[in-house]
Order: sequence, then C-alpha cells, then structure tokens
Amino acid sequence: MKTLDGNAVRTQRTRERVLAESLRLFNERGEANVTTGMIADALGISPGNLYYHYRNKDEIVERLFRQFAQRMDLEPDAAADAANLIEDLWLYLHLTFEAIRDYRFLYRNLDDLLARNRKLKAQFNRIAERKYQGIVRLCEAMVQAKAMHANPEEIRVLARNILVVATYWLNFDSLRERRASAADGLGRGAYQVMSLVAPYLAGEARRHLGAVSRGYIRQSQASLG
Amino acid sequence: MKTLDGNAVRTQRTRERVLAESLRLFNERGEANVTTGMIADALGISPGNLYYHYRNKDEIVERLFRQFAQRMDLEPDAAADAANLIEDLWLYLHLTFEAIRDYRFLYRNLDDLLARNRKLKAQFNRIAERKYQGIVRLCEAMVQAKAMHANPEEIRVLARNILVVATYWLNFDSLRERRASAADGLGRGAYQVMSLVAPYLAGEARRHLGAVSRGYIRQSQASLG
DNA sequence: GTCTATATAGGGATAGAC
DNA sequence: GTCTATCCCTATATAGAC
Repeated sequence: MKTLDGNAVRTQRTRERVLAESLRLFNERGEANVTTGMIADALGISPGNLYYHYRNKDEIVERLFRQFAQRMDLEPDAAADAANLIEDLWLYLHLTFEAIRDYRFLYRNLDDLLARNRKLKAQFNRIAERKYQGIVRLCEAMVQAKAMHANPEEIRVLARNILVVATYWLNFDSLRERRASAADGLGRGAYQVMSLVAPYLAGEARRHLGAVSRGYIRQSQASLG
Repeated sequence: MKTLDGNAVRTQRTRERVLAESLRLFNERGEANVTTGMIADALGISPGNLYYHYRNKDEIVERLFRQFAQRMDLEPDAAADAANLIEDLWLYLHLTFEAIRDYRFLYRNLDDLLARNRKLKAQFNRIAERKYQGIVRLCEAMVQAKAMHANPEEIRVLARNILVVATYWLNFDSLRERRASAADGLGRGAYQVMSLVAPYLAGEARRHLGAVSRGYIRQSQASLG
C-alpha cells in the first residue's frame, strides 16, 4: 500500500506496536498488572494516543486472543503408517505448545478472563473442543495402524488428560522456581505429554516415541523434582 | 474460655465469620473481584470493622492459605498389600481433591497470588513437593508389591502428571460450561487421575482400580466431550 | 496521529466518635 | 468491637489543542 500517506502508515505501525508490546508485557507481568500507562510508556507514546488506536484495554486483549486463536487453528494430518503418525502427534503437540507459550498470559487468569467475556469463553471452548477431537482422531488412526492399543473410552480419557497437561504445563512449570528450567519448559512439557501416550503404544511404536522425545529432550536437563 | 467477656467473644466470632465469608466469596467470584466492602456488606458489618480484625486484605488471604496448607498436610499410608495400596492412593487423591475444591480460589490466580507473596510461593512449593514425594512413594510400594510395572523414570514422570492433573482439573472443568457437570467435577477429576495410573498396573490391580473408580463415578454421568 | 491535561470511579485503608 | 466519614491512590478513559 504505497499510496497511503505518512500518517496512515504511522497509524498502522503504532497499532501493531501497541499489540506487540502489550503481549510482551502481559506475558511478563500478567495482564491485570499491566496498565495502559505502562504500555504507552514502554512505547514512548502518550496514554491518549493509545486510546486513539484502541477503544479500551479489553479491545487489546481481544485482538491478541484472535491472533492466538489463529495460531491454534491447525489440524493434525492423519498419516497412514505408524511411524509417521507418531511424528504427526509430536509435531501437533509441539506447535500447540509454542502457541500457548507465546500467548501464555491468557492462561494465567483464564477463569477471570473468560468470565469477563462470554465471546472469548465460547471461542476458547471451541478451540479446546477441536484440539480434543484432533487428538482423538490421531489416536484412532494409531489404533487402526496397530501402533496403539486402546478402547474408545480409554482414548477419550487419554485425550482429556493430554488436553489438561498441555493446557496447564507451562503454568505449573513456572510456579516452581528453579533457575535452570525457565528456558525449556517447552521441551519438558512435550515430554510429559508424550509420556501420557507412551503406555498405550505397541512395542515398536513405543520405542520410536522414546527415540523422538529423548532426542528432543537431550538438549535440556531432564531432571525435575 | 468461658472467662472471656462479651466483646472478646464477639471478636472471635467476627474474625472467623470474616474468614468464612471471604472464602465463600473468593471461591464464587475470584479473589480479585471481591472487595473488602463486599465482604463487610455480606456480613452486615462496616468496612472499618473489618479492618479492625485484619490489617489488610492480604492478611485474610494468608490466613485462608494457612488453613488450606493444613488440609493438604497429610501423608499417604503405605499399606503392604496391593489391594490396600490402590485404595490408599484413591483416598489420598480424593482428600487432596476435596481440599483443592474447598479453597479453589487459590488456584484461579495461582501465578499472580504467588508472585505477590514470596512466603506463599515457598510454602506452596513445599506442599507440591510433598505431594509429589507421597505419590512417588506409593508407586514404589506398588511396584514392590508387584501391583505396578514401572521403572523409576516412569514413576517420576507419572507422579508429575498426576500432580498437574490434580492441581488443574477443577480449573479445566469449570471452563467448559456444561449444565450437568458443575456438581461433580470432583468425581470425574479423580477418575481422570486414576486413569493416569491404570496403564501401569498389573492385570489384577488394574481390574481392582477399575471397580473402585467405576463404582465411584457411577453416580454422575461419565460423559464429557 | 499525537500530545497534555483532566475527569471519573473504585477500592484499599485510616481517623476518631461511640 | 463497631460505626461513620473520609482520605488517598491508582487506573481507565475522555477532551481538546496541536
């Protein structure tokens, strides 16, 4: 859009900078602890200017939530053979984890956030439901490929547990203040989740999973009390 | 203490009533959304009176946290035989769940709460660590009793997952707004957690667990998407 | 688009009478 | 112990000039 004038271009950039900086601060200190003034300060703009671009703080949160929802909106492939299925699951969980980490402020006050805003709540539940279905489908495909042994009820319960651990792992991890860890909550989270699946895998698939996740986790320390 | 005069007795009762009512309101609407004024109103006392009994709002939170910590401070027995071990685990998890439910407001904003107060954070981590150790010990006892097949690393990972699911299940459950469920998040939570253990149990122990948890869950609907 | 100045409101907490 | 009245601070949001 080279035809836009200078002001319009600046507007565009300021709008985006506000969003990016808000995300950074929200993640760092928690949404409730970040004032509009702090956001403006961090950007070197005035509070009034911020309110020119966004009606209110909630609108900023909603925009960020939309970005997050798009990041989360991905379907797992369902490969046909066992080996690829495991890597599909691994990749799927990994991408999900990254999205959660990048917008982790949403997860710190989920209840309050969703209680304040019915639209967000509905949308969040839609995302969770899709994740749940995606995991169930992957598991069913694995059963079909003889890579997994599990009956339908076991799959449902397993998928629910995967969802819970994936949703809250980073929260849980950040509570425990160990110096070394902060960096790679992601890798250990994926490891935790995969270990939920492991016991249901057939011998060969199980070994394959072990190889994938051990390779992944090796970079970081695997110790945790 | 029948020798106390009327005022002192009233004081005692008001102090406790403030605590009980705060807990109720915090659980219902979230700590951040409950003002000292609302607490006073609900009790039919003045705001000033409330501050006679408690220096500030944080002191109320800290007292409630102490109560919670005491509820959580229980050790699992380690029975010698397989059947009793499973019931021990079940009972242990059940009591833990109840404590979490009764003080669930603590879990809604855990990060913020613990970030604001280093003492609480340290104490919370101590509780979590004890829970973790308790679970590990129970699992080791089960392995010894031939009721469980798991190596030490598997036990550690399993215990971590149990802790995560137990900690966050009620949060997770309350996000999804289904009419029927609200009542028995507890039963379904225990069911979810036990299903983490199930795949590691030997055939007979596994059937025993199935019986225990199915019997427990039967009262409520087991359906959940 | 951006600024400065300010209105507004709410909630935590205190002073002092009873 | 309890009340009323009020202070003070912070944060959201707006008004109006540039």
